[in-house]
Amino acid sequence: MSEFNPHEATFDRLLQVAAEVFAEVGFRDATVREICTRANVNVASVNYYFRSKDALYVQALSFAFQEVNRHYPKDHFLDQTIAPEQKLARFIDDLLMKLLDDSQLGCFNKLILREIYEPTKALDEILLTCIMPQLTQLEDILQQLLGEKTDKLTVQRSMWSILGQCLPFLHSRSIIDRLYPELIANPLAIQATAQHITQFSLQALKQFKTLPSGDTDA
Amino acid sequence: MSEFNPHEATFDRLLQVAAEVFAEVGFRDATVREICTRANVNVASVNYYFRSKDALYVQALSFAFQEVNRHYPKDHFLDQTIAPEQKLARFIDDLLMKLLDDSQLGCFNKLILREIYEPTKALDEILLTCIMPQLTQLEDILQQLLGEKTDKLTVQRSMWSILGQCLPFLHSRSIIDRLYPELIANPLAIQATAQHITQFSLQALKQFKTLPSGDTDA
DNA sequence: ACTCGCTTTAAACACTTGTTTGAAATGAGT
DNA sequence: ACTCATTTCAAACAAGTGTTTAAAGCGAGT
Repeated sequence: MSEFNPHEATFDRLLQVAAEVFAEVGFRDATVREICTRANVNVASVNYYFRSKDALYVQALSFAFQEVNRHYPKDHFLDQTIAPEQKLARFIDDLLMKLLDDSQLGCFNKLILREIYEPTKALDEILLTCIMPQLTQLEDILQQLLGEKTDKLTVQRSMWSILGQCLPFLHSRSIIDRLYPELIANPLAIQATAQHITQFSLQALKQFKTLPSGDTDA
Repeated sequence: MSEFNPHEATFDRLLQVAAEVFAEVGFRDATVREICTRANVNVASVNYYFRSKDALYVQALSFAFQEVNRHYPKDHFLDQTIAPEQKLARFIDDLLMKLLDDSQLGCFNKLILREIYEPTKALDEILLTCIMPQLTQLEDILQQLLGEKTDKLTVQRSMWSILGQCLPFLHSRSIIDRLYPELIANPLAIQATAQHITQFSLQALKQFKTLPSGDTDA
Protein backbone atom coordinates (compact mmCIF):
# COMPACT_ATOMS: atom_id res chain seq x y z
CA MET A 1 0.00 0.00 0.00
CA SER A 2 2.48 2.62 1.12
CA GLU A 3 5.88 1.99 -0.42
CA PHE A 4 8.91 2.34 1.78
CA ASN A 5 10.32 5.84 1.84
CA PRO A 6 13.67 6.04 3.68
CA HIS A 7 13.49 9.80 3.93
CA GLU A 8 10.27 9.68 5.94
CA ALA A 9 11.03 9.66 9.63
CA THR A 10 10.54 6.28 11.25
CA PHE A 11 7.96 7.79 13.56
CA ASP A 12 5.73 8.80 10.66
CA ARG A 13 6.34 5.57 8.80
CA LEU A 14 5.32 3.58 11.84
CA LEU A 15 2.12 5.58 12.23
CA GLN A 16 1.21 5.13 8.58
CA VAL A 17 1.94 1.41 8.45
CA ALA A 18 0.31 0.79 11.82
CA ALA A 19 -2.93 2.33 10.59
CA GLU A 20 -2.84 0.08 7.56
CA VAL A 21 -2.10 -3.10 9.46
CA PHE A 22 -4.61 -2.38 12.23
CA ALA A 23 -7.22 -1.71 9.55
CA GLU A 24 -6.45 -4.94 7.76
CA VAL A 25 -6.45 -7.38 10.63
CA GLY A 26 -7.61 -5.52 13.72
CA PHE A 27 -5.80 -4.60 16.88
CA ARG A 28 -5.42 -8.05 18.33
CA ASP A 29 -4.31 -9.82 15.15
CA ALA A 30 -1.86 -7.10 14.26
CA THR A 31 1.60 -7.91 15.56
CA VAL A 32 4.23 -5.35 16.42
CA ARG A 33 6.72 -7.39 14.44
CA GLU A 34 4.57 -7.30 11.30
CA ILE A 35 4.15 -3.54 11.56
CA CYS A 36 7.85 -3.01 12.08
CA THR A 37 8.84 -5.30 9.25
CA ARG A 38 6.55 -3.49 6.82
CA ALA A 39 7.88 -0.15 8.02
CA ASN A 40 11.48 -1.31 7.68
CA VAL A 41 12.07 -0.55 11.30
CA ASN A 42 13.42 -2.41 14.28
CA VAL A 43 10.97 -4.15 16.61
CA ALA A 44 11.95 -2.02 19.55
CA SER A 45 10.97 1.19 17.75
CA VAL A 46 7.32 0.86 18.65
CA ASN A 47 8.08 0.91 22.34
CA TYR A 48 10.74 3.55 21.87
CA TYR A 49 8.48 6.02 20.08
CA PHE A 50 5.03 5.07 21.33
CA ARG A 51 5.62 3.40 24.70
CA SER A 52 3.36 0.42 23.85
CA LYS A 53 1.28 -1.25 21.19
CA ASP A 54 -1.88 0.16 22.77
CA ALA A 55 -0.58 3.70 22.60
CA LEU A 56 0.44 3.17 18.99
CA TYR A 57 -3.12 2.08 18.20
CA VAL A 58 -4.66 5.20 19.69
CA GLN A 59 -2.24 7.44 17.83
CA ALA A 60 -2.79 5.56 14.58
CA LEU A 61 -6.53 6.05 14.98
CA SER A 62 -6.38 9.81 15.43
CA PHE A 63 -3.91 10.00 12.57
CA ALA A 64 -6.38 8.17 10.36
CA PHE A 65 -9.14 10.62 11.28
CA GLN A 66 -7.02 13.57 10.42
CA GLU A 67 -6.24 12.05 7.05
CA VAL A 68 -9.86 11.23 6.27
CA ASN A 69 -11.08 14.66 7.29
CA ARG A 70 -8.35 16.27 5.26
CA HIS A 71 -9.39 14.43 2.11
CA TYR A 72 -13.11 14.75 2.55
CA PRO A 73 -13.86 18.38 3.38
CA LYS A 74 -17.42 18.79 4.55
CA ASP A 75 -18.15 22.46 4.05
CA HIS A 76 -19.72 22.29 0.61
CA PHE A 77 -23.10 21.46 2.10
CA LEU A 78 -23.69 24.82 3.64
CA ASP A 79 -24.54 26.39 0.29
CA GLN A 80 -28.14 27.53 0.65
CA THR A 81 -28.69 27.88 -3.07
CA ILE A 82 -28.66 24.12 -3.60
CA ALA A 83 -31.98 22.37 -3.02
CA PRO A 84 -31.96 19.91 -0.11
CA GLU A 85 -32.93 17.13 -2.50
CA GLN A 86 -29.76 17.82 -4.43
CA LYS A 87 -27.75 17.89 -1.24
CA LEU A 88 -29.14 14.53 -0.20
CA ALA A 89 -28.22 13.05 -3.56
CA ARG A 90 -24.69 14.41 -3.20
CA PHE A 91 -24.42 13.14 0.36
CA ILE A 92 -25.41 9.62 -0.62
CA ASP A 93 -23.09 9.69 -3.62
CA ASP A 94 -20.16 10.83 -1.50
CA LEU A 95 -20.85 8.38 1.30
CA LEU A 96 -21.11 5.40 -1.03
CA MET A 97 -17.89 6.35 -2.76
CA LYS A 98 -16.18 6.69 0.58
CA LEU A 99 -17.46 3.38 1.91
CA LEU A 100 -16.40 1.54 -1.21
CA ASP A 101 -13.03 3.24 -1.40
CA ASP A 102 -10.42 0.51 -1.33
CA SER A 103 -7.44 2.81 -1.60
CA GLN A 104 -5.20 4.22 1.08
CA LEU A 105 -8.10 6.15 2.58
CA GLY A 106 -10.32 3.11 2.49
CA CYS A 107 -8.11 1.49 5.04
CA PHE A 108 -8.75 4.36 7.41
CA ASN A 109 -12.47 3.81 6.97
CA LYS A 110 -12.00 0.19 7.88
CA LEU A 111 -10.16 1.26 10.97
CA ILE A 112 -13.06 3.43 12.08
CA LEU A 113 -15.51 0.66 11.21
CA ARG A 114 -13.62 -1.71 13.45
CA GLU A 115 -13.84 0.77 16.25
CA ILE A 116 -17.61 0.98 15.84
CA TYR A 117 -17.91 -2.74 15.64
CA GLU A 118 -15.89 -3.53 18.72
CA PRO A 119 -15.33 -0.31 20.61
CA THR A 120 -12.20 0.38 22.59
CA LYS A 121 -11.69 3.39 24.85
CA ALA A 122 -10.93 5.37 21.71
CA LEU A 123 -14.51 5.21 20.39
CA ASP A 124 -15.78 8.23 22.29
CA GLU A 125 -13.22 10.47 20.68
CA ILE A 126 -13.98 9.02 17.27
CA LEU A 127 -17.68 9.65 17.72
CA LEU A 128 -17.03 13.28 18.43
CA THR A 129 -14.44 14.04 15.79
CA CYS A 130 -15.46 11.70 13.00
CA ILE A 131 -18.97 10.31 13.21
CA MET A 132 -21.05 13.07 14.75
CA PRO A 133 -20.14 15.73 12.17
CA GLN A 134 -21.34 13.41 9.42
CA LEU A 135 -24.54 12.56 11.25
CA THR A 136 -25.51 16.14 12.03
CA GLN A 137 -24.75 17.09 8.46
CA LEU A 138 -27.25 14.52 7.22
CA GLU A 139 -29.69 15.51 9.95
CA ASP A 140 -29.51 19.12 8.81
CA ILE A 141 -30.17 18.22 5.21
CA LEU A 142 -33.18 16.17 6.23
CA GLN A 143 -34.58 18.86 8.46
CA GLN A 144 -34.32 21.29 5.56
CA LEU A 145 -35.92 18.81 3.25
CA LEU A 146 -38.78 17.87 5.54
CA GLY A 147 -39.42 21.27 7.03
CA GLU A 148 -38.85 22.67 10.49
CA LYS A 149 -42.13 21.34 11.82
CA THR A 150 -41.24 17.69 11.30
CA ASP A 151 -40.36 16.31 14.72
CA LYS A 152 -36.80 15.40 15.65
CA LEU A 153 -37.54 11.70 16.15
CA THR A 154 -38.88 11.30 12.64
CA VAL A 155 -35.85 13.14 11.31
CA GLN A 156 -33.52 10.87 13.25
CA ARG A 157 -35.29 7.72 12.14
CA SER A 158 -35.16 8.92 8.55
CA MET A 159 -31.50 9.66 8.94
CA TRP A 160 -30.85 6.08 9.97
CA SER A 161 -33.04 4.85 7.13
CA ILE A 162 -30.72 6.57 4.70
CA LEU A 163 -27.47 5.79 6.47
CA GLY A 164 -28.60 2.20 6.82
CA GLN A 165 -29.05 1.83 3.10
CA CYS A 166 -25.45 2.88 2.53
CA LEU A 167 -23.73 1.08 5.37
CA PRO A 168 -24.12 -2.51 4.12
CA PHE A 169 -21.66 -1.63 1.39
CA LEU A 170 -19.09 -1.25 4.11
CA HIS A 171 -19.95 -3.80 6.78
CA SER A 172 -21.61 -6.49 4.71
CA ARG A 173 -19.13 -6.35 1.86
CA SER A 174 -18.44 -10.06 2.30
CA ILE A 175 -22.06 -10.86 1.47
CA ILE A 176 -22.44 -8.35 -1.32
CA ASP A 177 -19.21 -9.40 -2.96
CA ARG A 178 -20.33 -13.01 -2.93
CA LEU A 179 -24.05 -12.74 -3.72
CA TYR A 180 -24.66 -9.35 -5.31
CA PRO A 181 -21.43 -8.24 -6.98
CA GLU A 182 -23.30 -6.51 -9.83
CA LEU A 183 -24.44 -3.78 -7.45
CA ILE A 184 -20.92 -2.45 -7.08
CA ALA A 185 -19.07 -4.01 -10.00
CA ASN A 186 -17.76 -0.70 -11.37
CA PRO A 187 -18.05 3.05 -10.82
CA LEU A 188 -21.13 3.18 -13.01
CA ALA A 189 -22.86 0.44 -11.07
CA ILE A 190 -21.99 2.21 -7.83
CA GLN A 191 -23.51 5.42 -9.14
CA ALA A 192 -26.63 3.55 -10.17
CA THR A 193 -26.89 2.06 -6.71
CA ALA A 194 -26.44 5.50 -5.18
CA GLN A 195 -29.18 6.79 -7.45
CA HIS A 196 -31.48 4.01 -6.34
CA ILE A 197 -30.91 4.87 -2.69
CA THR A 198 -31.60 8.54 -3.42
CA GLN A 199 -34.80 7.82 -5.33
CA PHE A 200 -35.94 5.30 -2.76
CA SER A 201 -35.36 7.78 0.05
CA LEU A 202 -36.81 10.87 -1.62
CA GLN A 203 -40.02 9.05 -2.40
CA ALA A 204 -40.19 7.70 1.15
CA LEU A 205 -39.54 11.07 2.72
CA LYS A 206 -42.48 12.73 0.95
CA GLN A 207 -44.87 11.33 3.52
CA PHE A 208 -43.04 13.07 6.38
CA LYS A 209 -42.87 16.52 4.83
CA THR A 210 -44.41 19.35 6.80
CA LEU A 211 -43.49 22.04 4.29
CA PRO A 212 -46.00 23.38 1.81
CA SER A 213 -43.29 23.89 -0.87
CA GLY A 214 -44.52 21.53 -3.60
CA ASP A 215 -42.25 22.62 -6.43
CA THR A 216 -39.52 20.04 -5.80
CA ASP A 217 -40.35 16.88 -7.64
CA ALA A 218 -38.57 14.37 -9.90
CA MET B 1 -25.26 -16.97 30.53
CA SER B 2 -25.59 -20.77 30.56
CA GLU B 3 -25.19 -22.10 34.10
CA PHE B 4 -23.11 -25.20 34.59
CA ASN B 5 -25.08 -28.41 34.27
CA PRO B 6 -23.04 -31.46 35.31
CA HIS B 7 -25.47 -33.85 33.67
CA GLU B 8 -24.94 -32.33 30.25
CA ALA B 9 -22.20 -34.17 28.39
CA THR B 10 -18.94 -32.28 28.23
CA PHE B 11 -19.14 -32.30 24.45
CA ASP B 12 -22.41 -30.38 24.45
CA ARG B 13 -21.31 -28.07 27.21
CA LEU B 14 -18.16 -27.21 25.29
CA LEU B 15 -20.16 -26.43 22.16
CA GLN B 16 -22.56 -24.20 24.04
CA VAL B 17 -19.92 -22.29 25.97
CA ALA B 18 -17.66 -22.01 22.94
CA ALA B 19 -20.45 -20.33 20.96
CA GLU B 20 -20.95 -17.86 23.80
CA VAL B 21 -17.29 -17.02 24.22
CA PHE B 22 -16.60 -16.78 20.50
CA ALA B 23 -19.59 -14.45 20.20
CA GLU B 24 -18.39 -12.27 23.03
CA VAL B 25 -14.78 -11.77 22.09
CA GLY B 26 -14.27 -13.27 18.64
CA PHE B 27 -12.25 -16.23 17.51
CA ARG B 28 -8.81 -14.81 18.10
CA ASP B 29 -9.44 -13.31 21.52
CA ALA B 30 -11.22 -16.40 22.78
CA THR B 31 -8.81 -18.73 24.56
CA VAL B 32 -9.24 -22.44 24.84
CA ARG B 33 -8.52 -22.13 28.54
CA GLU B 34 -11.30 -19.59 29.08
CA ILE B 35 -13.80 -21.78 27.26
CA CYS B 36 -12.78 -24.84 29.22
CA THR B 37 -12.87 -23.05 32.54
CA ARG B 38 -16.38 -21.76 31.91
CA ALA B 39 -17.48 -25.21 30.82
CA ASN B 40 -15.90 -26.84 33.88
CA VAL B 41 -13.80 -29.02 31.68
CA ASN B 42 -10.12 -29.84 31.32
CA VAL B 43 -8.07 -27.88 28.79
CA ALA B 44 -7.27 -30.95 26.78
CA SER B 45 -10.95 -31.69 26.14
CA VAL B 46 -11.14 -29.28 23.24
CA ASN B 47 -8.47 -31.18 21.34
CA TYR B 48 -9.85 -34.50 22.48
CA TYR B 49 -13.38 -33.87 21.22
CA PHE B 50 -12.84 -31.37 18.44
CA ARG B 51 -9.25 -31.94 17.29
CA SER B 52 -8.41 -28.20 17.39
CA LYS B 53 -9.63 -24.74 18.32
CA ASP B 54 -10.41 -24.07 14.65
CA ALA B 55 -12.57 -27.15 14.37
CA LEU B 56 -14.37 -26.19 17.57
CA TYR B 57 -15.15 -22.81 16.07
CA VAL B 58 -16.68 -24.28 12.94
CA GLN B 59 -18.82 -26.68 14.95
CA ALA B 60 -19.89 -23.93 17.34
CA LEU B 61 -20.99 -21.85 14.38
CA SER B 62 -23.18 -24.50 12.82
CA PHE B 63 -24.57 -25.27 16.26
CA ALA B 64 -25.51 -21.63 16.63
CA PHE B 65 -27.30 -21.67 13.28
CA GLN B 66 -29.31 -24.71 14.21
CA GLU B 67 -30.39 -23.03 17.41
CA VAL B 68 -31.34 -19.78 15.72
CA ASN B 69 -33.27 -21.52 12.97
CA ARG B 70 -35.01 -23.69 15.54
CA HIS B 71 -36.26 -20.65 17.44
CA TYR B 72 -37.16 -18.55 14.44
CA PRO B 73 -39.16 -20.74 12.09
CA LYS B 74 -39.52 -19.15 8.70
CA ASP B 75 -42.47 -20.93 7.11
CA HIS B 76 -45.23 -18.50 8.08
CA PHE B 77 -44.49 -16.33 5.07
CA LEU B 78 -45.78 -18.77 2.49
CA ASP B 79 -49.40 -17.98 3.34
CA GLN B 80 -50.82 -16.50 0.15
CA THR B 81 -53.85 -14.99 1.89
CA ILE B 82 -51.72 -12.35 3.59
CA ALA B 83 -51.03 -9.24 1.55
CA PRO B 84 -47.35 -8.70 0.71
CA GLU B 85 -47.47 -5.35 2.50
CA GLN B 86 -48.44 -7.18 5.65
CA LYS B 87 -45.70 -9.71 5.10
CA LEU B 88 -43.12 -6.98 4.74
CA ALA B 89 -44.28 -5.39 7.97
CA ARG B 90 -44.00 -8.73 9.73
CA PHE B 91 -40.58 -9.39 8.24
CA ILE B 92 -39.21 -6.06 9.44
CA ASP B 93 -40.76 -6.54 12.87
CA ASP B 94 -39.23 -10.00 13.22
CA LEU B 95 -35.83 -8.98 11.94
CA LEU B 96 -35.58 -5.99 14.26
CA MET B 97 -36.57 -8.09 17.26
CA LYS B 98 -33.99 -10.67 16.30
CA LEU B 99 -31.21 -8.16 15.81
CA LEU B 100 -31.91 -6.49 19.14
CA ASP B 101 -32.26 -9.77 21.01
CA ASP B 102 -29.68 -9.71 23.78
CA SER B 103 -30.58 -13.09 25.24
CA GLN B 104 -28.97 -16.45 24.69
CA LEU B 105 -29.96 -16.37 21.04
CA GLY B 106 -28.59 -12.88 20.66
CA CYS B 107 -25.13 -14.23 21.21
CA PHE B 108 -25.60 -16.54 18.24
CA ASN B 109 -26.52 -13.53 16.15
CA LYS B 110 -23.34 -11.83 17.24
CA LEU B 111 -21.45 -14.90 16.18
CA ILE B 112 -22.92 -14.75 12.69
CA LEU B 113 -22.32 -11.02 12.55
CA ARG B 114 -18.68 -11.56 13.34
CA GLU B 115 -18.44 -14.06 10.56
CA ILE B 116 -19.89 -11.54 8.09
CA TYR B 117 -17.63 -8.83 9.36
CA GLU B 118 -14.40 -10.78 9.16
CA PRO B 119 -15.05 -13.96 7.21
CA THR B 120 -13.27 -17.20 7.93
CA LYS B 121 -13.52 -20.31 5.80
CA ALA B 122 -16.82 -20.99 7.52
CA LEU B 123 -18.61 -18.05 5.89
CA ASP B 124 -19.61 -19.89 2.74
CA GLU B 125 -21.53 -22.45 4.70
CA ILE B 126 -23.19 -19.77 6.78
CA LEU B 127 -24.27 -17.90 3.69
CA LEU B 128 -25.99 -20.99 2.38
CA THR B 129 -27.65 -22.21 5.53
CA CYS B 130 -28.36 -18.99 7.37
CA ILE B 131 -28.21 -15.83 5.30
CA MET B 132 -29.49 -16.86 1.87
CA PRO B 133 -32.82 -18.24 3.12
CA GLN B 134 -33.55 -14.92 4.80
CA LEU B 135 -32.55 -12.93 1.75
CA THR B 136 -34.60 -14.93 -0.73
CA GLN B 137 -37.55 -14.74 1.63
CA LEU B 138 -37.40 -10.95 1.55
CA GLU B 139 -36.74 -11.00 -2.17
CA ASP B 140 -39.88 -13.08 -2.69
CA ILE B 141 -42.00 -10.72 -0.64
CA LEU B 142 -40.73 -7.76 -2.62
CA GLN B 143 -41.28 -9.43 -5.96
CA GLN B 144 -44.86 -10.13 -4.92
CA LEU B 145 -45.29 -6.58 -3.73
CA LEU B 146 -43.79 -4.94 -6.80
CA GLY B 147 -45.15 -7.32 -9.40
CA GLU B 148 -43.50 -9.89 -11.61
CA LYS B 149 -42.53 -7.33 -14.23
CA THR B 150 -40.25 -5.33 -11.95
CA ASP B 151 -36.70 -6.25 -12.89
CA LYS B 152 -34.52 -8.33 -10.60
CA LEU B 153 -31.93 -5.61 -10.07
CA THR B 154 -34.49 -3.17 -8.74
CA VAL B 155 -35.85 -5.87 -6.47
CA GLN B 156 -32.38 -6.64 -5.16
CA ARG B 157 -31.56 -3.00 -4.58
CA SER B 158 -34.82 -2.53 -2.75
CA MET B 159 -34.09 -5.59 -0.68
CA TRP B 160 -30.83 -4.05 0.47
CA SER B 161 -32.60 -0.76 1.11
CA ILE B 162 -34.85 -2.53 3.57
CA LEU B 163 -32.22 -4.80 5.08
CA GLY B 164 -29.91 -1.85 5.41
CA GLN B 165 -32.41 0.07 7.48
CA CYS B 166 -32.56 -2.77 9.97
CA LEU B 167 -28.91 -3.77 10.14
CA PRO B 168 -27.53 -0.69 11.93
CA PHE B 169 -29.38 -1.89 15.00
CA LEU B 170 -27.04 -4.83 15.01
CA HIS B 171 -23.72 -3.59 13.72
CA SER B 172 -23.83 0.04 14.80
CA ARG B 173 -25.25 -0.64 18.22
CA SER B 174 -22.32 1.17 19.81
CA ILE B 175 -23.33 4.39 18.07
CA ILE B 176 -27.05 4.03 18.56
CA ASP B 177 -26.66 3.18 22.22
CA ARG B 178 -24.55 6.29 22.74
CA LEU B 179 -26.27 8.85 20.50
CA TYR B 180 -29.80 7.61 19.80
CA PRO B 181 -30.86 5.36 22.67
CA GLU B 182 -34.50 6.51 22.45
CA LEU B 183 -34.93 4.60 19.19
CA ILE B 184 -34.63 1.25 20.95
CA ALA B 185 -35.15 2.15 24.60
CA ASN B 186 -37.98 -0.36 25.13
CA PRO B 187 -40.13 -2.85 23.21
CA LEU B 188 -42.59 -0.10 22.33
CA ALA B 189 -39.86 2.12 20.93
CA ILE B 190 -38.52 -0.80 18.94
CA GLN B 191 -41.94 -1.44 17.48
CA ALA B 192 -42.27 2.25 16.59
CA THR B 193 -38.90 2.10 14.86
CA ALA B 194 -39.97 -1.01 12.99
CA GLN B 195 -43.14 0.77 11.95
CA HIS B 196 -41.13 3.71 10.67
CA ILE B 197 -38.98 1.43 8.54
CA THR B 198 -42.08 -0.25 7.15
CA GLN B 199 -43.80 3.04 6.31
CA PHE B 200 -40.63 4.48 4.87
CA SER B 201 -40.14 1.45 2.67
CA LEU B 202 -43.71 0.97 1.52
CA GLN B 203 -43.92 4.59 0.39
CA ALA B 204 -40.58 4.27 -1.37
CA LEU B 205 -41.52 1.04 -3.10
CA LYS B 206 -44.61 2.53 -4.73
CA GLN B 207 -42.50 4.09 -7.48
CA PHE B 208 -41.14 0.69 -8.53
CA LYS B 209 -44.47 -1.12 -8.76
CA THR B 210 -45.34 -2.67 -12.11
CA LEU B 211 -48.62 -4.13 -10.93
CA PRO B 212 -51.93 -2.48 -11.76
CA SER B 213 -53.46 -3.49 -8.40
CA GLY B 214 -54.17 -0.09 -6.88
CA ASP B 215 -56.17 -1.18 -3.84
CA THR B 216 -53.22 -1.35 -1.44
CA ASP B 217 -52.67 2.00 0.16
CA ALA B 218 -51.98 3.37 3.62
C1' DA C 1 -12.62 -59.15 40.54
C1' DC C 2 -10.95 -58.14 36.19
C1' DT C 3 -10.51 -56.34 31.76
C1' DC C 4 -10.79 -52.96 28.22
C1' DG C 5 -12.32 -48.91 25.92
C1' DC C 6 -13.52 -44.32 26.81
C1' DT C 7 -12.81 -40.13 29.35
C1' DT C 8 -10.41 -36.94 32.36
C1' DT C 9 -6.41 -34.97 34.27
C1' DA C 10 -2.00 -32.29 35.40
C1' DA C 11 2.04 -31.35 33.43
C1' DA C 12 4.85 -30.21 29.86
C1' DC C 13 5.93 -28.63 25.11
C1' DA C 14 6.63 -25.58 21.26
C1' DC C 15 5.68 -21.35 19.65
C1' DT C 16 4.22 -16.46 19.35
C1' DT C 17 3.51 -12.28 21.57
C1' DG C 18 4.72 -7.47 23.60
C1' DT C 19 8.38 -5.62 25.87
C1' DT C 20 13.10 -4.69 27.79
C1' DT C 21 18.01 -4.29 27.62
C1' DG C 22 22.53 -2.76 26.83
C1' DA C 23 25.56 -2.04 23.37
C1' DA C 24 26.50 -0.05 18.79
C1' DA C 25 25.73 3.51 15.36
C1' DT C 26 24.74 8.19 14.16
C1' DG C 27 25.28 13.03 13.79
C1' DA C 28 25.15 17.84 15.12
C1' DG C 29 27.80 21.25 18.08
C1' DT C 30 32.20 22.57 19.64
C1' DA D 1 38.76 15.03 16.61
C1' DC D 2 35.84 14.72 20.49
C1' DT D 3 31.43 14.77 23.06
C1' DC D 4 27.05 13.56 24.04
C1' DA D 5 22.23 13.02 23.23
C1' DT D 6 19.44 10.58 20.14
C1' DT D 7 18.38 6.71 17.52
C1' DT D 8 18.93 1.89 15.96
C1' DC D 9 19.88 -2.79 16.63
C1' DA D 10 20.18 -7.92 17.87
C1' DA D 11 19.27 -10.53 21.53
C1' DA D 12 16.88 -11.92 25.33
C1' DC D 13 12.85 -12.01 28.56
C1' DA D 14 8.38 -13.05 30.56
C1' DA D 15 3.85 -14.19 29.80
C1' DG D 16 0.30 -16.39 27.27
C1' DT D 17 -1.13 -19.40 23.54
C1' DG D 18 -2.81 -24.03 21.28
C1' DT D 19 -1.53 -28.57 21.59
C1' DT D 20 0.45 -33.09 23.15
C1' DT D 21 1.43 -36.64 26.39
C1' DA D 22 1.23 -40.23 29.44
C1' DA D 23 -0.75 -41.56 33.48
C1' DA D 24 -4.97 -41.98 36.24
C1' DG D 25 -9.97 -42.59 36.70
C1' DC D 26 -14.20 -44.59 35.40
C1' DG D 27 -17.90 -48.01 34.12
C1' DA D 28 -20.14 -51.47 31.66
C1' DG D 29 -19.53 -56.48 30.22
C1' DT D 30 -17.80 -60.86 31.44
